[in-house]
Amino acid sequence: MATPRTSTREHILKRATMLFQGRGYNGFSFKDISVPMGIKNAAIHYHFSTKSDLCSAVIERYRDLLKSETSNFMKHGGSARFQLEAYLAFIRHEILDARCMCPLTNVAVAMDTLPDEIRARATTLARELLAYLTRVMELGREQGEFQFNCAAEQKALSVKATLQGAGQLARLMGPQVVDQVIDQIRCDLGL
Amino acid sequence: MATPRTSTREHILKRATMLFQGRGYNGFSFKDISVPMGIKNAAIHYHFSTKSDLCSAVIERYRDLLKSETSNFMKHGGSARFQLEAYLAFIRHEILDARCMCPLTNVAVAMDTLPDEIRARATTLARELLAYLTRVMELGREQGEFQFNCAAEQKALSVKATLQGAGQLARLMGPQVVDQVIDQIRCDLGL
DNA sequence: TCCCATACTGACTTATAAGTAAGTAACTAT
DNA sequence: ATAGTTACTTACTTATAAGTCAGTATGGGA
Repeated sequence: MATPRTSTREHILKRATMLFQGRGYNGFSFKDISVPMGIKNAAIHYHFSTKSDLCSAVIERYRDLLKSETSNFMKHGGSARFQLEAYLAFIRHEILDARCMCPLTNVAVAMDTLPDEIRARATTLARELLAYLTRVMELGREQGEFQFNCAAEQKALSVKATLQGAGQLARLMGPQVVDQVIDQIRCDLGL
Repeated sequence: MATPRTSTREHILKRATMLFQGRGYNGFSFKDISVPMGIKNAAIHYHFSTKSDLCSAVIERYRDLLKSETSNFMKHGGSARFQLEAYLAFIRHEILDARCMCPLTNVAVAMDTLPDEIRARATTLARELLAYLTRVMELGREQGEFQFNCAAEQKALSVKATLQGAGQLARLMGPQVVDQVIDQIRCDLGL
């Protein structure tokens, strides 16, 4: 054994991501990671000292992913419409292909049962994500692409809330819900 | 002991409702009900044979509550606007005062870890709730109160999704989110 | 007054959870 | 060659979960 694979840590993170975003913090155990990987629970503890640490890493990863993608879009001068569509496509893929929810959803529903660190990291992610979407909304309105007559922050909040709800309703009522709701978001922006 | 109180069952259901809607199926245990009530876990099992039964009862109650309220509104000939406001007020109260989510949210996030019965009951609730909101949207458009140019079903889906997301974002970003999002829903209906 | 159903308690079982500590195989640098 | 670091395994502990079952106190009806 111990053919030292630097990828074990990455594999653990990948599985933890699927489980955390797919079932929530209280909906999976270390076994759900270790058994399919053919390793022992203690191996997970070697890489991540606690479950809180592991899930914090999952949230940080999601944050990094979004950060790099969104800064890419902004650097390359994507229009607001383009940036919105990129985010919508990302969420659509998460829901339909990965069968995952945004970590914010899973943190929010189990809020009162979670370690402080997780709550703190999720709050940071929420602020950043909303700040980004707010900028996209502002930009879109300035450019004359989007139409809405309230604060950009409020519109961003509403879009984000709608997408989170879409993931949940899709699980109960079928995948077609996602495209219907996304279409409605466009529609409500005058697209 | 055994001062036979027919209300024990109701007390259990009330606490289970708070816990299930507040933390999700995997976020509470029988202890969270029995200890504050000063009873034993076995007392819960006397009234509800399994956790699945207990949570099914919680969902059924929620369904009954909505059913009676909505049929009241329709009987008393409430306008679509009035019916929408009643539902918005109900959700607002659940989020801000009871700190609860719609059962659909909690079922959806933990979907893969739940007993079939719970999933089935939640699916039924989802269909009924969406059917009701769809009728309200249709009525509102016919009466000239609401403005939107897509299928009423799609609009209802979008409203419901948005409200579910609002409850989650409120936990992460503060209670003011709820009124902002609700306001945006009105706005997107031309109100 | 005895009986029986109701509404529990007490004591238990079985399963599973997160986490820990000591030991070990393999690679790495000296 | 060997000492140290990395990446684990084995075996364990402690806590908590849902669920079971035999027993018991209480009140109502024949």
